[in-house]
Amino acid sequence: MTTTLHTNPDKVVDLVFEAILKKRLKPGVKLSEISLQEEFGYSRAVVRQGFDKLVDSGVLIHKKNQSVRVAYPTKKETKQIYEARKAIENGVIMILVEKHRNNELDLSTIDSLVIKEQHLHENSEHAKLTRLSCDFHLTLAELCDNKFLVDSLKPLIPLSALAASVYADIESNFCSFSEHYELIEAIKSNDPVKASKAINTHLDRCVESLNFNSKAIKNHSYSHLFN
Amino acid sequence: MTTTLHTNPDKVVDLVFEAILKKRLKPGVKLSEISLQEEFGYSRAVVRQGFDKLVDSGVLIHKKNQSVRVAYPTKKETKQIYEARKAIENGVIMILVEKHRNNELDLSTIDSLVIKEQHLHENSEHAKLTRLSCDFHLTLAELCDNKFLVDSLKPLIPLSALAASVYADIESNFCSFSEHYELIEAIKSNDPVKASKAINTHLDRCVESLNFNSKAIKNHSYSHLFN
DNA sequence: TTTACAATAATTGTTAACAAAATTGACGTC
DNA sequence: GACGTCAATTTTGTTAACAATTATTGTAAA
Repeated sequence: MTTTLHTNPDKVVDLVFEAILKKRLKPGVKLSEISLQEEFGYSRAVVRQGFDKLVDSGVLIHKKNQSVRVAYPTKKETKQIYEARKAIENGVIMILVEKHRNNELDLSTIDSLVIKEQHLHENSEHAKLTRLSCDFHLTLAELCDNKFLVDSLKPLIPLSALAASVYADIESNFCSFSEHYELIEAIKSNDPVKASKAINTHLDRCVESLNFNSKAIKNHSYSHLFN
Repeated sequence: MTTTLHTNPDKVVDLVFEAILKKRLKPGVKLSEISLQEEFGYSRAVVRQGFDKLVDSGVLIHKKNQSVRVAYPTKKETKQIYEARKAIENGVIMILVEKHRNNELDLSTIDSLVIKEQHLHENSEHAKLTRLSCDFHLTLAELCDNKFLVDSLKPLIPLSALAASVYADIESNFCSFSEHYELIEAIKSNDPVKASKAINTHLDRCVESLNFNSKAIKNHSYSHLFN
């Protein structure tokens, strides 16, 4: 294997996204440019570019002359995040129902994804389950074949995960797989009203399951947090 | 007035956005880092950061080792842009109806905006009208008090303007002010179904008014295009 | 006149160095 | 022992220089 130099800021973005979804990066944690430079092959400029993108999407917070920090969503922001998700994902579901009605939709990938979720649920592998449920929502958006919609939703997923890190008491059935199943069934029934209700109640329940009497988060180190 | 140094990449973003909305920057036009550096007080690094953001949002296109270009939306992309807008703006309208029903919504700014549109329409000042109609849609989003929704919609507005530059035969009533008026009335009637239909038909008509038997765009110079 | 190729110029990509600010830790005082 | 001050260190902000690539211009041959 060649020692490929990393020159793509998007790789930094993906790395941070993945670390957040896997709960290795917690809200409030500091990330210095140099640390990523040293741990991986990235130059400082590339790390900066990646951080800039993450700051733009709200996943990282940047105050002048200070290290960036992983966002720590407030109660208000958490509700805004899910409000925005409801708007976007409602649109996603409407498009998918329309596509399914016209026989233009291949649901095989999402079907197998839900089956995987069920397996993880039965074996109570909660960590992997939360990771996969994020994929579920993003995969639905990708099925629309609309990069603008996907780009709109993308940053909201890690933000949701961060909100869960702060406010979820228990990781289990925070984002219920059975509701995912019902959502797919609604799409298959070609019923836009039913499908719209399914996504709305699902996202509402995600917020309702949160406990906003927050607790502090302690872990502020970040070596070996990735990968 | 002090000769303030410009160190904020967001100013570059705003500058390009504004130039596109005012139709001074046309699709396909090249933008070199040095030109903006020299015409304004920006350092090259700051220009680069601004360009990176614009590339992320799809407003600029960047091929390696080449100058960035203003996006030239294809027919497919144009439809995607409006599809995404329908999703997001439907959410916006639903939130506003709910807010209005609870007497939590101040529509005075948007009311006066529509009145301004009517004046420009009567005086047939088409250029200023298209500029203002963009503000209309963004202002609605801002009334939701949800930065994530606003950030999702923001890049889609200049992209819509670029699509209009490419495919609109006549600038006039491309984004009809009377439909804006009807939309506000729908919100005031506290009727979500009516409001949803209003925004959907409005955005659908924007696309329908376009002519996808495209023509070439010639102007590729950009001195004095801004401001 | 047109085409192909070579030389030049202009622009972007990348790295490094320095300046400015914030964080950390030690020291002394209360 | 707790608190605050000051110096040392670390980290970020900014600029500049160089390398690599592309675009342009000019020349010559078909």
